[in-house]
Amino acid sequence: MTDDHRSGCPINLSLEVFGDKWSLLILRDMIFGGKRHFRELLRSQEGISSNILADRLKTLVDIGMLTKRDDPSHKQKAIYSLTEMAIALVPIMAHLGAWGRRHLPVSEELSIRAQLMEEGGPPLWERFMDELRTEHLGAAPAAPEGPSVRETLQAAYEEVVARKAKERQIA
Amino acid sequence: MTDDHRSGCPINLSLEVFGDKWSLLILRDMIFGGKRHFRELLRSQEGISSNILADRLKTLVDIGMLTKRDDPSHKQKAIYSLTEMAIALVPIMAHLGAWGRRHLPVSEELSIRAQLMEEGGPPLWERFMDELRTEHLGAAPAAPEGPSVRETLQAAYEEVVARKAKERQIA
DNA sequence: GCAACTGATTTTGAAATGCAACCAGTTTGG
DNA sequence: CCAAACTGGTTGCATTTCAAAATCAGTTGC
Repeated sequence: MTDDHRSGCPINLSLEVFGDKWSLLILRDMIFGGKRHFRELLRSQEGISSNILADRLKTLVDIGMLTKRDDPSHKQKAIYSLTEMAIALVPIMAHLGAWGRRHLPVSEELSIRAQLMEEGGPPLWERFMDELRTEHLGAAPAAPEGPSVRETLQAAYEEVVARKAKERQIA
Repeated sequence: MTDDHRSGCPINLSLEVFGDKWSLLILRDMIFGGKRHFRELLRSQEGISSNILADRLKTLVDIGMLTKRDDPSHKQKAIYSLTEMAIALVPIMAHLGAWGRRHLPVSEELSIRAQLMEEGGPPLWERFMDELRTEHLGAAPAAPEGPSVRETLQAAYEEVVARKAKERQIA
């Protein structure tokens, strides 16, 4: 059932995993947004509906991209964690962001993260992946030099939002 | 109509372009298979059907990933060409292939290309992209040093196929 | 004990997909 | 010169998948 694939081509198999309009966005929100709970993920920019989210989360867990465990603080709350397989998507996300930023009508505030990821290049991606391993896999934290990559990206995002709000005020 | 997007996030916009199970496979066959005609693309590993292919080709042309022109040698033949936007996907293809090869049940013969792309790294990708620009955009050919990247990948693929055939014969 | 919150499921309709047959013009082989 | 094969598709229809809204039952805080 699960191994009923159209072909053994790596690109095809990758598409069978996230060749839809939502799976990668969920992973994006977990990676860049630090979201871990159903309700957090439900508040995506793009407005995913709850049935789709539930379905995709289940599929991603089945595939091995995510793990799910109970939140000790709430008997009905689940915490989703990235697996190494999902963390390994960071370079792909970075390239996708760079490509989209160059060729598609992106908005400034939502593409500042992509810009910083592009400028940071593989070294930044590696640092980010290490942080995600610490956060999601319980790996030993590397030497914490300054703010985390996610914090840096988030701060840049908020700065753009603030600047654009001020510009609107003046105009 | 065309600019009715869910959000201005570069990753989301990228998914709106090829967040389906076929678009990227068509581009894969054009990039790595050198396919330029409808009937060639119809013979994909995964068995795309003609209506889907026609629809995706039209969409990809509309988006600006492909251009279409008449084949002078045959009045009913159309030639599809990659645009720079599509050629710029080569690094993403390489990463996708590398990721799939590491985390999914790929077949050996269909992943040898991905392996070579991974080993070659960005320098090989750049050479490949230059070759594609020459082939599809009419760019001036760079100094042709030895066989093209696509030929090299194709030869490696055929070698694996031949080896596996021999192994089956012995076994 | 009640409102708000949890991760879903159900229902219903729309859209995408898959399959096979078909088409009209074009080229090719004998 | 004619039939067969080839060209890029189109059409109709059944099936599958996707998506939005409403709903749900258990949990928690107050």
